[in-house]
Amino acid sequence: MILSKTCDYGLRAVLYVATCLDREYISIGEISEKLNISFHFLTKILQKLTDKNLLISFRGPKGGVKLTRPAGTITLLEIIQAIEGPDFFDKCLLGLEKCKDDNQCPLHQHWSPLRLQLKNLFQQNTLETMAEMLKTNQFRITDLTVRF
Amino acid sequence: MILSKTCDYGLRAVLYVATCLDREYISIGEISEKLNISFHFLTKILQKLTDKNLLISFRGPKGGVKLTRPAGTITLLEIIQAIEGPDFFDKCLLGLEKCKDDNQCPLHQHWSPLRLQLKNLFQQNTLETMAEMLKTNQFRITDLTVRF
DNA sequence: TATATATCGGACAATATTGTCTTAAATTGA
DNA sequence: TCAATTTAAGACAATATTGTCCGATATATA
Ligand code: FES
Ligand code: FES
Repeated sequence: MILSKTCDYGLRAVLYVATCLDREYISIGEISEKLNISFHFLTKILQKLTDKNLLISFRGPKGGVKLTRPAGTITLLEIIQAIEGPDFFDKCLLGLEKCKDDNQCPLHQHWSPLRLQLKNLFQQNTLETMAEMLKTNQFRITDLTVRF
Repeated sequence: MILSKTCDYGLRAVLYVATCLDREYISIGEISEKLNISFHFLTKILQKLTDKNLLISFRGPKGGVKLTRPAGTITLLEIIQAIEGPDFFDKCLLGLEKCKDDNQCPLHQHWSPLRLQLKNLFQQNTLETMAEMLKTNQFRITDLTVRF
C-alpha cells in the first residue's frame, strides 16, 4: 500500500540483522531463508543499502552484511529513503507535481500533516527499538511461523 | 506513494465531474483533455467506476458520465476502495499477511492508528466538499495551469 | 435513414517492478 | 595452493501497471 515490495523486503532484512547484534556478519542466504525472501532479489536490495552506506558487506565464508552504525542510531526513515528516494514523503496524494502549501490540491491540507506524522514515525523509531520488540518474541517480521 | 496512478486519475476525474453539477453528462474526452490524462486509459478507469455503480454512463452525442448519487453522499473512500479494493486500508506496512492486533509486526501499533486516520480522512470528505474547494479556484486538480 | 459522437470491450504494446540465473571476485580454511 | 563459501554485477525473464488502438454499440440530430 505505502511501501514497495523492495522496501518491505529491505526493512525486514535490516530489522533481522539488527536482532543479531551479538554476531558478526550475517549472510544474505540466512536472511532470505529466515524471512522467506528470494535470495538473489534480496541480494540486490541489500547491495543498494550497502552502496548507501547503511550496511557493510563482506565476501567469502563468514561473510555477509552488518550494520554500518549502532542500531540505535539508524532510523527506519533512513532505510526507506535509501530505497524509495529522499523525496518519498513530499509527494502529492493525487500524484500532482511539486506539492507545496502555495500550490495545493484539495487534499493537501489533510494529507500534508498526516504525511508528516508518518515520516516522524519512521524517524523516531530506530532499528534498535524495533529489534528490542522483536526479541520479546511478541512480534513478527515474516509470514512464516518462525520466531527469534 | 500511497495511491496507484489509476486511483489518482480516477479520483481527479470524479472530482472534475463533481465540479460540473449544473451540467448533465460530462464526456470522458473533455475530462481527459482538461486533466491531461490519456483518454483511453481514463475510459477504462471510469468504466470500472461505472461498473461499481459510482458513475452512470451514457453513449452518443451528449453522452459521457455523471455521478450516480448527489456529490454530498459520495465519499473519497468509496472511489478509492472501488479502484484499490475494499481491504486497501487493512494492510500491513511491511507487506505481511493478515495484519491483525494479535499478530503484529513491530510497526503495527504505530501504523494501525495512522492508517485509520487516513481512512477516516477519505471517509469524511465527500466529492461535494472537494468540489466546493475547487470552485474557489484556490486549489488544483491538474498539473496544467487551468482553473475552473 | 444517415452521419456524427460517445462509451464499451477487448486486444495489444510499453514500461516498471519483481524475480531468476550465471559468472566473477573476494575470503576462509584445509 | 585448492576447494568451498559468499557477495558483486549484470543479463535475462516473469509479472504487474500503465498506456494505445480498433471495431462494435448506442444515441442525438439533421
Ligand atoms: S498538492 Fe496534493 S497533497 Fe500537496
Ligand atoms: S502486522 Fe504489520 S502493520 Fe499490522
